[in-house]
Amino acid sequence: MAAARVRSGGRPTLEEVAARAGVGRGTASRVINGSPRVSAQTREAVEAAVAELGYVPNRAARALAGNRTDAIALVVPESETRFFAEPYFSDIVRGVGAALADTEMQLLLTLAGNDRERRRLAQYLTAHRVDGVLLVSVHADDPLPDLLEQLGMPSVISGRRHAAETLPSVDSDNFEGARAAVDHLIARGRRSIATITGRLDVYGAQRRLDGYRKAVAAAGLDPDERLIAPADFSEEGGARAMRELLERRPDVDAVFAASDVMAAGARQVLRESGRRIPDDVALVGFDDSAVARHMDPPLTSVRQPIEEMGRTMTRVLLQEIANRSSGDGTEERPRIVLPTELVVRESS
Amino acid sequence: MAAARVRSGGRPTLEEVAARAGVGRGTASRVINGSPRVSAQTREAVEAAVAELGYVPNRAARALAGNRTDAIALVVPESETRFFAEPYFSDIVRGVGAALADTEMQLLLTLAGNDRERRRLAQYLTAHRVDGVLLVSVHADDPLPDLLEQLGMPSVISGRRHAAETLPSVDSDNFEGARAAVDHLIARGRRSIATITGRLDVYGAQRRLDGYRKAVAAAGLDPDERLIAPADFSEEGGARAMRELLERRPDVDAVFAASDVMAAGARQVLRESGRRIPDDVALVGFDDSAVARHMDPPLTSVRQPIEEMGRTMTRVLLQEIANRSSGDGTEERPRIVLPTELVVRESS
DNA sequence: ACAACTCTTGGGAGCGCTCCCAAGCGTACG
DNA sequence: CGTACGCTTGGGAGCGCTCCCAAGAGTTGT
Repeated sequence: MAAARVRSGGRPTLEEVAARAGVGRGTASRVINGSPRVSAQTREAVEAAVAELGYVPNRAARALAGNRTDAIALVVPESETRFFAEPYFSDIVRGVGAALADTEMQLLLTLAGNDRERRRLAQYLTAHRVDGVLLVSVHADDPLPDLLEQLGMPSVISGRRHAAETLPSVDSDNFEGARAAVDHLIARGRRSIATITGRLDVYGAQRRLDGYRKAVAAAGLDPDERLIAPADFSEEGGARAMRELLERRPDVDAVFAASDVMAAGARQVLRESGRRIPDDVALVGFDDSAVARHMDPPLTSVRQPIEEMGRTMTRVLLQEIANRSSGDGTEERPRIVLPTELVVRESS
Repeated sequence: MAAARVRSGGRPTLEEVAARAGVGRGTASRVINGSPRVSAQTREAVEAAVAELGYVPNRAARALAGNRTDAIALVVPESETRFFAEPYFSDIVRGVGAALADTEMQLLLTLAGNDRERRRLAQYLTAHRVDGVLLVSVHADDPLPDLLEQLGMPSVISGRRHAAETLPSVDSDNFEGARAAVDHLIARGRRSIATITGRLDVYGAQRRLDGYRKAVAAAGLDPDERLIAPADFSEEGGARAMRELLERRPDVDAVFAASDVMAAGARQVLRESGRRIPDDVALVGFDDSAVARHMDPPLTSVRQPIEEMGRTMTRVLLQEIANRSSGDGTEERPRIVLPTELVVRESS
């Protein structure tokens, strides 16, 4: 009746490890979870048993009993095809992966493009199927961040939605990056410096424009609004903006595009207008993507530390999760800004 | 004593749904899992309760009780930086995401670069923390696929390790793609057509070379081995190979590079040697990446249906998982080959 | 009218783990 | 020498769900 249940196949359980080590289940659990309240001798015995049996804890059981999942989600707005075109995504993932490498945390990838997927996502979160969320490339009007905040779900956002971002955030220094780019053009002797902006409802795009303005003003150049052409981060948008600029100010001698892709569009138009780069018009982009390296001429661009951002976001998130569970009420929301770097190539 | 336990906060459980619907836990479970053995009336009642309570099943509990995880892993060899540089990864992910959209399956992203991570990975699998695995960009000598096969873990591999791939696989038609590229060069009147290959221990690279050879032979051209330069998929390797080619056969009038990145390296060398593209030497790449579109001149390239591959891999995997659990012993290993497409631009 | 079936249904028995309480032991202190 | 505490330890009580068995209700056939 009370015969020991002998499990022949299958994965070993905590119970079996405990039996093998000659201790109780609770003690084995303590060792495996690194509790200090275990004698050295017992610890060794359990560790030996774990090694011999090749024990690996059952995640589902852990999650169920411990009311946590040991998993975080990376939420990617799939609709952002632009976003995907860059190595951005890969770099972020690499950074996240690196930061997670020493952890037991799993990385869940969630594409939230259409409404259908967003609904699923909301359910994930509602059901607490992850311990935290990394939000990447979120637009200002996205309801998700607020939803997460309401739910009290630890989250970190890449970039910001606006100046008063309430979520913990990790951003690159768009302002300084843009300023450095324009300063560089000024140092090269350019005087009529135009800019092609991204969608200005994206905070980063706004900041790049601010940086441009600041640099222009600081140099005492003419802050002609006709030198500012709004676009949408697309190649076609960049081309269109460049055409407008040439029409309004044919004397333009430098262009700072708020993305490499837009710069590529601008380059095309400049070429067609018979202008040489950089001889007639210097061109600088933003992102330092593959497009920049392979452009002809190679494009000077502002590099963002994407992988570093991924790593930092993850670290911040893990910290948030730890705070949350330890009931640490310190309500400081980290807002980290990472420096950018100007990579000078032949286009300027 | 037997007072109903009233749970005020927290997420609703199956038990609560059942109570609300006035049925038993088992019945509620049946409805939620779509069992047909429930009366229409009961089903409605339960569904109403689910809606009212906003019930979402607890994944961990499900996994624990059902001995499955409803999650699949996408295993990416992080060391493949080349791989990451392309939009390849993004496209695969998008395809996988699309195929998973109608499913309850979660996508786990696993970077398996160094040994440390591979060990973790082996543990994941050992502990059956996923229902299936998608392997992407695997080298011939990677031990992982065999390990998975031994463990009986449903898996699908992108590409193949060799001609006798044993795992279910989804590949693009490298052979036909290469042949089409070379045929196109021949149709353009080129006679001395060289090729720059990828690492030939990668099956796909070998197949592209085969396709090249086939096309050259079919056209009755001189199959001079000196027109074949091995490289390693890198830009620098492409440049080196191009130098060799020019040295051995200065009369070369076309080059088929087995990747866009290598083509970029070749282009550089061709330019430096004073040759014009395509006037003196036509150039064709493979992958149809961003590099191809932004090269000067824009590069003719062979497009692989990457997103489609991701979608197909996922479908195949889901099927494998279903077969496995239904005990369906049909041991046919799907091997799918998707067609490529030649995108003609100005370089040829 | 009764036996034999079929269709539904309820709920017990776990899944493997964490949490936590109480018990066992050893030691320091009055 | 007795009592109080601190450190370890064992194991019960769930976590929420699926599986499955047995019971109840309704049908059909003879």
